Amino acid sequence: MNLKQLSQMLGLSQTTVSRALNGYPEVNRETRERVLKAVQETGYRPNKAAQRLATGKAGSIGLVMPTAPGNPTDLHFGEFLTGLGEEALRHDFHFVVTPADPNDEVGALKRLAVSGNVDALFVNYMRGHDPRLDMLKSLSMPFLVHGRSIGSEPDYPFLDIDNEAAFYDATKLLLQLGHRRFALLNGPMYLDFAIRRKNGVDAALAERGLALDEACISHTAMTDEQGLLVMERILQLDKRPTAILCSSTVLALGAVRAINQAKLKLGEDISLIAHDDVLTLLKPENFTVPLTTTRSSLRAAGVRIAERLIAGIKHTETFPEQELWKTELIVRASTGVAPAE
Amino acid sequence: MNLKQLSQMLGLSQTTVSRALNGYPEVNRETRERVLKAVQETGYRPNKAAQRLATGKAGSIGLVMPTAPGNPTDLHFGEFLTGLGEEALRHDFHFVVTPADPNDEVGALKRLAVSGNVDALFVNYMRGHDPRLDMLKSLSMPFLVHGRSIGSEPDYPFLDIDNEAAFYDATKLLLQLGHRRFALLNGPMYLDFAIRRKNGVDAALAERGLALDEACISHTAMTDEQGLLVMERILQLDKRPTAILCSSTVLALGAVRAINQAKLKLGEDISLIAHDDVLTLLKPENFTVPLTTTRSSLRAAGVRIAERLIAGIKHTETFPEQELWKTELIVRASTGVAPAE
DNA sequence: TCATTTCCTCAAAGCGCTTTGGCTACCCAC
DNA sequence: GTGGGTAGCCAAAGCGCTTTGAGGAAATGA
Repeated sequence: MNLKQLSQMLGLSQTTVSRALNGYPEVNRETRERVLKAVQETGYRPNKAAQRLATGKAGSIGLVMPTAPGNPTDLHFGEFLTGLGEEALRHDFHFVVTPADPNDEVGALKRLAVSGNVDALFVNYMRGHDPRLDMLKSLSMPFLVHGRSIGSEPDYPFLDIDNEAAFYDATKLLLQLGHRRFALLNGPMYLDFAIRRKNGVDAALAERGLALDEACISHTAMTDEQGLLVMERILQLDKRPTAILCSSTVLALGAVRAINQAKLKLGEDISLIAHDDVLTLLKPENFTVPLTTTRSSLRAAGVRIAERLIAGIKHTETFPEQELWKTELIVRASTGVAPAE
Repeated sequence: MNLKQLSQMLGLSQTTVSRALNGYPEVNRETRERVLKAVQETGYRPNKAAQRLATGKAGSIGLVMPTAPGNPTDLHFGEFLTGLGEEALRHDFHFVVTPADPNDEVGALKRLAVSGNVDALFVNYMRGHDPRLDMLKSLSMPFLVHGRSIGSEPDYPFLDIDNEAAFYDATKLLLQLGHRRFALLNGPMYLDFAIRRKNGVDAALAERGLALDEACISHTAMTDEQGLLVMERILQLDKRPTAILCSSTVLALGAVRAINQAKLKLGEDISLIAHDDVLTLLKPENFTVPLTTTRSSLRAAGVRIAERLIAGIKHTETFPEQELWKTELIVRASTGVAPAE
């Protein structure tokens, strides 16, 4: 069933039917109702591809899903997607998800953009000096960045959390508790958030004339395996750190396991603060020793980003171009006074 | 840059350029190379919507993502999507993801199907007597079901794991270890896999003249919170069970926490077997007491499903229509001989 | 030399929709 | 009674691609 058939059935022109459907004013109330009724009965749905071709609008948001055989599934991605979906549902939008090799993000994004399949683009997993930014800016298609790209002019629309402040504050707290030897279990070094978090730690330590020992910094994938491995290594150091900062509760999961296995008491022998993306599965309060965290909901970010992107497509944008969300510092039992030497 | 412009640039007709691009034989080698070179230089990409309209093919797989505000993110969904993506990448396919209220899965699926945006459909979270099946069959579009629908004629293409056998075997093992009182932490009652798993348990118990106590069966969302809650309740029963079956390692995560809090020893006071979807985050071997599991990789299922769907679209299908994967029963430390009364 | 085949190319139709630019009644005011 | 407005409808163009049906040129055969 297509427009032509429907309009013939009704004895109307395609124009009128189309207008009736799309809420244009110049169609008689009676006629409109007749059309709507026929749509109900026949189950007619406009062909999206044709609509897209005619209007240039597709009602869809494009995003790239990094994936490669063997790569671990990223819990954070799913959580974010849930938020995105929640908002998209309200506006009858959908996503076009292009899987891409992590080494070909630029290419995948470009393909998506010129495919004519999407109205707006969304990018995340931002890197320092991210090459995708230039491409996006040249594209004349709304886009939104989750995160930022250190080293690039911040002249693009983004939503980010204040990673630097989060980790600055967390470090500060630990310093006040008397800790002097720190370790940082961070995400991959090339990612923007990892860089900023490290900067935050460095800044707080520098104020006290301290610095992170190279052996106490790790940049790994955000999996609990890596957390375990790194933590095991760190615990064997001569002067082992008493304060641990983790870029994710997922990393913390492994780190805590290592700490338990070493028969150390979390919050007493060793303190730990993790960043909490409010993952459904992994609540810091559910750890055996509840975790002190810096918190910002990834899912809420997804909702907000969908909201802004859709507004951008519909040209009803009234949102600020750039948002920097503060994180909350939530103190639980995993942080305590530094043990006596 | 579109076909028209490109062909004008080259002094060729649109037809010839189109044919050159799509590998038709009736175009001169030289001409083809000239076209390809121009494409390289100009960065021309065919408009997908137009292509879709003209050919009826979109190079995309449609799927519905259940989502509602407040609903927990489903870890299993992300893991599966990773597998799907991994395979789709190899064939230059993408997904169209429609978020949908869990109560409107039929409607969402229908919208997706008639939208003209997708070439094939995929459905999961199958229910008993699933209403989507009739719709799919009437659609003349390739589709594939992950799971099955008990109560419906099994005359549709599916990929499922043998849930009944998995839980039958697991129960059997526990029986052999001397356990007589069982509990089952299951997924939502209306879902097919949950029904079958319960059937498996029932069957094995029935062979020994045993049955599940109503108080020892739970049907909940597959979150660790629910696992904790249910397990806490079960542990307070008068004659508490000594053998626990869990429909997911996510549920097990909570259940184990409850067991620990009750100061019971897993594998001694109480035995537990969980189904392991091979979630990246949650490895049964990483539990403090490694978990005995029935195992089947959700991600592998994703890969396989993408493979079959894409073959279906390209009409190169040589795969069986219906696949039932056996699960592995992997014995670790969470199962032990039943404690003496 | 002319007819036939082969190779390459083209013009135009069509996919299903939106939108532009009329066109026809009909009503109102002067 | 005539001119201008407006409400309601329509025909046709166009979005960018693929594909059908033809046709011209070169090569082959009789």
